[in-house]
Formats: sequence, C-alpha cells, structure tokens
Amino acid sequence: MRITTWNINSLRARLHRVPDWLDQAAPDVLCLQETKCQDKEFPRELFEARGYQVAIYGQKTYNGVAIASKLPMTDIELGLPLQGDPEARGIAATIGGIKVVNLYVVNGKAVGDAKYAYKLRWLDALCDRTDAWRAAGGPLLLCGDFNIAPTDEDTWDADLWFGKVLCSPPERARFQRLLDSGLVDAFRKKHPDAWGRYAHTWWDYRGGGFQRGFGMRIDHFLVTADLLDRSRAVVIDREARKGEKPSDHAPVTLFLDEDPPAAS
DNA sequence: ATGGCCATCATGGATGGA
Repeated sequence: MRITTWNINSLRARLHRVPDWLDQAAPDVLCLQETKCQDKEFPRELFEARGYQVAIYGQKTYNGVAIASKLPMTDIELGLPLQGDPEARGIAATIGGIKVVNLYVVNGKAVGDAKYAYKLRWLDALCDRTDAWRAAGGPLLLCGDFNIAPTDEDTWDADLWFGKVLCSPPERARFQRLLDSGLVDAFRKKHPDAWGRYAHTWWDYRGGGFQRGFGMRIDHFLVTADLLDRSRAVVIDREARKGEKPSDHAPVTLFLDEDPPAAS
C-alpha cells in the first residue's frame, strides 16, 4: 500500500501534470493540499476514472484539502483540527484500518505576524486532537504540508533560516509535541543519512531554487510505531518538481508493506 | 537587491505562499 502527500498548489492549474503522474505513481491513497477549488469545481472524474473515490474539503481561492483513495474510506472528518476554522486545512478518513489525517498547516507569514499566532493556535489544536486519536488507539498517520522544517538541517541554509517562520522554536516545539505523542517522522527514521537537496520537499519558484538545491523539508509523514514497522521507504518524487509548470512541492510517498520501484 | 516566481480574482494589482 502506498500513500502520497502532495501540496499541488492549485489542482486546476496542475491538470496538465496530474493524469500522467497518477498513472505512473499509482498511489493507493493520495492526500492533496492547496487544491484551491470549491467542491463543485473539483475534477472528480479525473480520479474516479482511475478507480479512486474522493473525499474533498475545499474553498474558493485558498487552501483546500482532498483525499483520493482506491480503498474504501469511512469515518470521513472535515474541518479538523481547529473548531470553527474558516480555512479548509484538514480532512481525515479511515482507510484500510489506518486513520489517515491530511493536513495543510498554516504558513504563518512571519514570526510575530497575526498569521503566526493563528499557526501556533492551529498547531496546539492539532496536538490536542492527536492526543485524543492516540488515546483511542489504532494505527494513525498524519501527513501533509506541515510548514515546519523540523531541524536546521532540513533547510538549505541554516543561518539564513535561523529563527524564521517554518524554523522558529515555538513551531518546532509543537512538532516535537506530536512526536512526544508517540508519532515518528517516517522519512527521518527510514532515511537517517538523507540530507540536503535529496531530502527536501519544497523549493521556491524564485531564483531557480530547485536547480540550485535551495529547498526545505516541510512535507511529512508522522506515523505510529506499528506503521513504521510496516514502512519500507519514504520516497520524494523530485521528477515531479521538474518540467512544465510544476507545483513548488514534490509529492512524497510512503511505501507500506511494499518495496518502492528501484531508482532508474 | 527593499528582488527574482506563481496562482487567484479579475483585467490591474493586491494578496498569499514559504
């Protein structure tokens, strides 16, 4: 079973890339962030024609999350983790016995900005919800665009990013609190020696960031120990960041009970 | 270099992203 997380940076602006990518990567579960479309405009047929069912939680212009799954989805939850959140940033479903939580964490703009306070409040709610999910027991998987680089080494330039949004201690403390709840950063655990550009998941469009290796590792899988035991690899699809009008994030795939294709 | 790019809504330029 393979599960992919991908900040698509507008689904409709990525329609020229998604069909081929889906056919080639063929994940069982695809968690999308920043779909940027209302539910009535979601291209369901694209997924349904390939054997997926979809659970969507969108809004106009901004944010928006969706799960496409070849396996049945039950217990679909929309609008988590923050009660009354006007922004569409969280969706969850139980798939193959796993509680899959797909998140688009608040960016925060800059330390001290009102959006940064919203980010911390949002993360606090996520930590609380995670504690409740953990207490309920069972396999739990959080994935998505966390907008947090967990360590200085998850940036291309630690000095440049020191203390800034995505890297600030309060954000990292909340990421640590998720780990303290019994979740594991699957990429870091499975690939402890992978650092630098081949461990990054996002690159700025500006200044040829991708070509120069100026990226960050901000898209994550946080999983319970039982799922880590089943994890063979976490693969960042850098090819999808190349070519015509890519998203600025690469898709990241967790391979459960299944070896990834050999690198070509 | 107070930047560079991209998507949205809208049709110019502001806003958000990270």
